[in-house]
Amino acid sequence: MKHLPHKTIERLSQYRRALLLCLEKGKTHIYSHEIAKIQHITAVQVRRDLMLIGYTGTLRKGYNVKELIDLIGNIIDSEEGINVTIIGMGNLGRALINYFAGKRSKLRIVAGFDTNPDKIGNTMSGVPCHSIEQLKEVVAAEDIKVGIMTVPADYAVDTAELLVKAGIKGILNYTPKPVNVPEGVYLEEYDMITSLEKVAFYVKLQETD
Amino acid sequence: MKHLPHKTIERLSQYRRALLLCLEKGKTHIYSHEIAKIQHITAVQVRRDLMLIGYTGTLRKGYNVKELIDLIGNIIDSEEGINVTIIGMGNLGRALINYFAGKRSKLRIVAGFDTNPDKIGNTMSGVPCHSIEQLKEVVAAEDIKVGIMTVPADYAVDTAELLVKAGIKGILNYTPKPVNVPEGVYLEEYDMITSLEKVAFYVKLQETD
DNA sequence: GTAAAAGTGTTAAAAATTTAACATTGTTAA
DNA sequence: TTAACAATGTTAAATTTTTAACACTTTTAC
Repeated sequence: MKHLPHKTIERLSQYRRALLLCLEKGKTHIYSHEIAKIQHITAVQVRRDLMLIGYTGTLRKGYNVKELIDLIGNIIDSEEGINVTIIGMGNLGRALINYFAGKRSKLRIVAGFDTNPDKIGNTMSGVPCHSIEQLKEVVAAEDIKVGIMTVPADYAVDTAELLVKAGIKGILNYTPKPVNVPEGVYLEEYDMITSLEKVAFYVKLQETD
Repeated sequence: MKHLPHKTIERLSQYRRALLLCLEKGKTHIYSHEIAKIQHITAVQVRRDLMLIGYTGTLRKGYNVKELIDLIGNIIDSEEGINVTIIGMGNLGRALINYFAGKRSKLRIVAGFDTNPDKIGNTMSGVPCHSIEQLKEVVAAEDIKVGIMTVPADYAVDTAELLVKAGIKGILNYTPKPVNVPEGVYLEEYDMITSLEKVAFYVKLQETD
């Protein structure tokens, strides 16, 4: 398979999540327009994405939920799984851990880090909290590839640097401060304020129409 | 001004955040390539966005930080400001409140809601926590326009419905479960699992190159 | 048993977004 | 004072992403 569009990757992850819920409900097949409705997109787009990954459904029956879940897994998961760490065990860090607990077998949050001595040494929802001093050792020992940053904004830049030095290959930055990473490290940034401002903007726009 | 591209709106919010930091540092002017570097985009894109909002910098001097901040504010903020509520005062809800505290004068988190009796009646970082039963009354009384959903996934659909019935005009859904809203309500959904899966995917991809 | 309906899969067109190209103009330096 | 430089502003091209169009096939209804 050639490379999939950026947006398709995101949607595949979302399709899988929707499919897992369907599976729980005992649904064995699903139509493109059903997936589309859940995700607020069009059925064409769903079919096109599935075409891109080479999955073919059954005419008039739709797609086999289980098969499709497995196929998406083959594409986006890595076979051995990936170990993840959370830097910053504040509210957001803990929210992520709870959110995640046992959700994806191929993505394991295996360690957390903080600077607060009261937290260090404890375990939160099954995730041990280490001192940030230990970052490099733990990352190496646990073969951690991805780091999620949930530290206060003022520590963002330094934390990113530490992560890179520790050998992390991907960073998900939830602080409101953009950071820089060298070539070879994948960086994804998300800022909650921007999302909220966007919602507020479109609400305002709707009112003034 | 005609309508701005979706993506430009997002970037304007981000530019402003970067500019506010520059202002704090005492910087009065900034070049397009400096903004670009911070946001990991190209200078052309910055200039193009600013062109779209009709801002014109000084040749060889760059853009006036303060002016630009104000102009972006005129565009994305609403004059009177918008009141916001958070539904679900768990870790994520509290993280957002702290994150936000006093950051944007035009976006005010004026109320939180929960079902847990231990939380109801308390104030967290200056935000009072009400019972979800009171949603409609409080939304009306406080003129709340936007709701942020940080409830457990199982309550997502019901919560969205409550918000819509209460007269909310925009929803930011942080639960992993997509919800539906009627015409006239702006919906933005963000799923942290998808972001993490995306990072993991590109890390895997880089390794197998 | 045949026509209509309801799906899928795919190619082509359209729309949105990003990037390139370049004209323009203050500023600096010889 | 004039040439080189370094920035902006804008039009045009390229790329990415979405949507439309439609051929095809199984099922359903009569």
